[in-house]
Amino acid sequence: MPSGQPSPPTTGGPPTSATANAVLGLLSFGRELSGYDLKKWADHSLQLFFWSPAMSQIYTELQRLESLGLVTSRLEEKADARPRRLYAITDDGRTWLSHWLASEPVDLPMLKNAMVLRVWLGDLMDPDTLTAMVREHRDRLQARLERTREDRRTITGWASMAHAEVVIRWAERYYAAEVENSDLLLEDLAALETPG
Amino acid sequence: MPSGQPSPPTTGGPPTSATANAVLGLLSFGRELSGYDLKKWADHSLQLFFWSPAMSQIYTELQRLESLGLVTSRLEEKADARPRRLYAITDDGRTWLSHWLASEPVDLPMLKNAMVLRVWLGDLMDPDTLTAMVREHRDRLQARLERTREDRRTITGWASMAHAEVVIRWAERYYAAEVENSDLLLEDLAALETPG
DNA sequence: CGTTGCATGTAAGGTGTTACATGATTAC
DNA sequence: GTAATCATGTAACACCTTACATGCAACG
Repeated sequence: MPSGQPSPPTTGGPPTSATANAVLGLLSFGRELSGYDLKKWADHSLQLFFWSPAMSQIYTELQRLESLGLVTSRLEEKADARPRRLYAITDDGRTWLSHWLASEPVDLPMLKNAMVLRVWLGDLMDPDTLTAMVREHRDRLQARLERTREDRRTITGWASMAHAEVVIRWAERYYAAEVENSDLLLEDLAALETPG
Repeated sequence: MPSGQPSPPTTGGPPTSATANAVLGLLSFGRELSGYDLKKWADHSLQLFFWSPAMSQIYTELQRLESLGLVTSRLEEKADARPRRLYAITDDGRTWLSHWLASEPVDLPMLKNAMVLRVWLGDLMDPDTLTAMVREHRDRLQARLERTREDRRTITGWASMAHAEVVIRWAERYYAAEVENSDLLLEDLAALETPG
């Protein structure tokens, strides 16, 4: 069989990766942002349901997106501040993103939970150490839940943030469920210790 | 300042990566398994809370683990069947894994949810397309929940699977919560459409 | 003046995927 | 017989992180 299309060529064509589209998505809300801004934003929004790319990757991604014409950049001109490079989405970028969102099949969520991995291998661990780890984990989830609630308060009612608000409500429920599930996990672990 | 330790050297030392330890963990239940077996197993256990590595990575990982002495392999000798290479964990492997589990800090769970990403960028999408995607996603979560329930029935009561059972119970609650959360997400999306 | 935060990048290397190559066995 | 599944691996490449390099601005 002749080779035909070497499948989505990736190189050359617009970005395949969800990360590139996530960065483009951050810019799609319409504001001009620096790489640094983008990272902070990502930590408070994307992080909740995706993950937050490293600074260096954001810069790399931005350069790639610019070379494809999906974003543009300019140097901010302010006399008293040091220069920053600000990025904005282009019409092409918006069109591309819109198309990608509707056409690309939605992957099942990918979850990498190192805590549950430990429980799964619990036979190899000291029960008290394991329990202490799960408790700490639970508390960190709780902290994240509270931070998410605060974030919601800050964005509630913002114009053109309707979908973002729906997502943050989703995230609140998600993390609340995680905390509850951790509590039940702790109960199950305790039950393992007390035979009968 | 002199460089000092170049931080965890990674190269040379035993595996840092959670993946290597997950594969080692699959073998820690004590059975001899082929790369192929491992993949199937991973799809029904690890997949629930971690993710399932590609076949090729499993083979690569096994070779690496063997070169470190954490697993051993032998060719299965059966006259009527084609040969398979079977892997087993070594005492060193068990010791290493045990140590890693207790000493390594537990990362926060990493979640990459392409569906929620789409909702987040919902302003760029046609509402009906978005809703249809969320519904399909919900149904796939439901299907996974049901498969998880079946898997639980098959392992319930198995010897030396106590922790695995705790984890599968966790996974059932997790996916049930995900389905419920998707339903609420659909309601929120519907509310966006009907102003007032 | 020293530390912290802002700000932008490069280099090297590990992690993980897809595509390719190959072939035996089993079920229809 | 032919399609699906079992079975093992290599090669190329995309993806992403860490470490490094650099320097300004603001605060105490």
